[in-house]
Amino acid sequence: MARPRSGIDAEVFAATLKTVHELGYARATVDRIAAEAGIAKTTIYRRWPSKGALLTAALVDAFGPAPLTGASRTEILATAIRWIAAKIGEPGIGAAFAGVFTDAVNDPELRVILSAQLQDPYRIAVEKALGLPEREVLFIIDVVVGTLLHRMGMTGEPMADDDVEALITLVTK
Amino acid sequence: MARPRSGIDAEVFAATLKTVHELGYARATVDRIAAEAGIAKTTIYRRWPSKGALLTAALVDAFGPAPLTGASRTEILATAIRWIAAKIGEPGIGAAFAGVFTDAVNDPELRVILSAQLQDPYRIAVEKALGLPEREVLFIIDVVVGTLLHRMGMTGEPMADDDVEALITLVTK
Amino acid sequence: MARPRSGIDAEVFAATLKTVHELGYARATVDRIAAEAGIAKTTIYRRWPSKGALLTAALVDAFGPAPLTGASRTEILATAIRWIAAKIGEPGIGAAFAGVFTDAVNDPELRVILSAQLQDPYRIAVEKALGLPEREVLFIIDVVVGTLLHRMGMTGEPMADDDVEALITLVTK
Amino acid sequence: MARPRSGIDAEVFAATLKTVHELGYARATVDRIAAEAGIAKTTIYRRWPSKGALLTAALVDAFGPAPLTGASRTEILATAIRWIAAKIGEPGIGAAFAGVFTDAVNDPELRVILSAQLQDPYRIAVEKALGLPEREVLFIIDVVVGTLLHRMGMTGEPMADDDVEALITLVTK
DNA sequence: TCGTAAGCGAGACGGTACGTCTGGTCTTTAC
DNA sequence: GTAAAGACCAGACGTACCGTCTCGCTTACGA
Repeated sequence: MARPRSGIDAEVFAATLKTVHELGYARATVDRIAAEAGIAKTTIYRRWPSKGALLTAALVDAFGPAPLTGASRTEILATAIRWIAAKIGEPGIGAAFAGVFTDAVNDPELRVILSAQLQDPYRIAVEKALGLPEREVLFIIDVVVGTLLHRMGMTGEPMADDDVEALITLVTK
Repeated sequence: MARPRSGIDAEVFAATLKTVHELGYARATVDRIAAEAGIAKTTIYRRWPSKGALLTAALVDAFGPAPLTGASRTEILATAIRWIAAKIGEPGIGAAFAGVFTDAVNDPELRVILSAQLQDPYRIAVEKALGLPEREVLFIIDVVVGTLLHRMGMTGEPMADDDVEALITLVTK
Repeated sequence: MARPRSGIDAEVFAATLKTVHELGYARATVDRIAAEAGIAKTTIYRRWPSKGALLTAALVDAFGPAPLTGASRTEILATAIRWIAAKIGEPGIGAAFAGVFTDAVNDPELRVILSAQLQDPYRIAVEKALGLPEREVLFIIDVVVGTLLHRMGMTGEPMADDDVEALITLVTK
Repeated sequence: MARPRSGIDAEVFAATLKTVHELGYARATVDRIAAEAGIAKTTIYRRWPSKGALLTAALVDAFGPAPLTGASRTEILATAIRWIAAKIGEPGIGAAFAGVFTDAVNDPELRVILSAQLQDPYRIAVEKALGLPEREVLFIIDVVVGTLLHRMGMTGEPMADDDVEALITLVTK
């Protein structure tokens, strides 16, 4: 009966990351993202409940499924870490990730969204792939993602490959 | 000749962390902090150029000098990590730290302040205490602080002692 | 298509004059006016570029069209002068007028607004009604309005009827 | 043996009018006037109770005694009006006068100062010189000063000579 | 084919915080 | 004792952003 939603999501995600990349997270206002996507702000708020939720959705879309392949736990972890490090280095993604994450620190609602939509799927997949308990996987995620985000936050640049390898060594050792 | 600055800094820092602890970072407005400290907002802005700079100064004051003592590198690192983890767990400090870090991600000026006033002193001290090059120390800081903040951000709670010990093992191993 | 502006203007004007009347021009802050009108401060700034512009608009609204009727120039002028004198005596209007005028003295932008929106319409109407050149009408306005405002400013009270009649005699003689 | 007050007053008055002339009344803050005079702001507030009082004193000093000479009432008035019009046209004086006057509208205390120190001396002198009752002289002052200030306020420029002569004709007729 | 429910664009609106500015007071040091 | 220097208080200003709301238009789907 009703008009179905048009397939705008992909364009909005692209506009979101592009805007964050060009202007930074703080200057990437919802108005500007809407303008960049060529849609109305109301359309964004009809689909996502908050700016943080939009960013989270854009990140989920951008990350896609994690490559959890390899002959051993070490190989699987190394591949996954290189993948997440590379993703965070892509234009806009790192800044968006760091921005959402830091917003979530002070926004319990956003924390729930971020945890459920971005972290949990990967956590569960990693648990299955590695056969490790939740607590250990959460710790690994804290170390890997925390380290990458801290580097991103303090320098404004993604972590260099050498340091990513050091991180892999640290975690898989 | 002129009226010297009164010793307000300590009270402002206390009011800052107390307000962040009670209201959270987002609700800790400069007006409220000033009210809590019993001073005028203009006095704050005369001393610190922005809210982020105030928070950074409050954190620098709250952390104080790092305990870099021990018989070996491993001991020194373990002590330091337990210390920073405990500090981040203190009321207000963790939330303030995460908040400032968040803001810094999108505010280059604040990033400079945060880097120069909070990170660099400890980085230099650690370099001397451990006899390690800057790059390695920066990596260790990314891992330790990043992990602790990521846990704080995703759960809202500081890291439990067990996991702190795991982090120490990871880094010193 | 967009949400139409609600008919708030009249309420804001009323709130403006009421606030000026009760608190005086200096204490009539934009926040208080907004609160009195039951709207947000941002709504005021979206519609009027400054506090002075709001006051000007409120005055334009309060004055309304000038009564320029009468059998002769003398009659027309006398009617108009009694009208403007009575208006300036109304609660809030005199203080608001004097306040805006004050601000305009030092604010070229406001002077343009005040001149174009408040003075010019009446000047033009008077020119037509009396068949006098612009320069003479401007002089008459200076004398009439200047005298009334000066009395208001020096005494805090509007000019008494006797003196208004003397002013009429002076100008029409 | 108190340190005698140096001849600072004259320098402050000069700095006041100069600052008002260069920056306009609104931008002529007390801080700037003090800086221009090369003295401390406290010194100003020790001598005059408010910014308005300072401006008033500067105006009293700048005006000096009124020339109330002439063979007839008409001549005396014409001379006085030309004098006050010329004074108001001097750089800084007109803007300062208009500024103080308009501030006084909303500041009863300033109104008392302005009335007692600036208006009353001239009013009394004119009463004696012309042999007119207070009420009539007050009316004449309202008309003359009000007209000149209104012109100054609406245009930012002092009244042209032609219009001053018209004002003289109006009042002496 | 036509009504209707929902999608959508445009933008007004409320709320809240920021950082700035100014008038006026207070305090310390120097002459 | 007076002045310089400037810290300090109080409070208004104007701006930016988020998320909500309202309207009118448009698009599909179902009767």
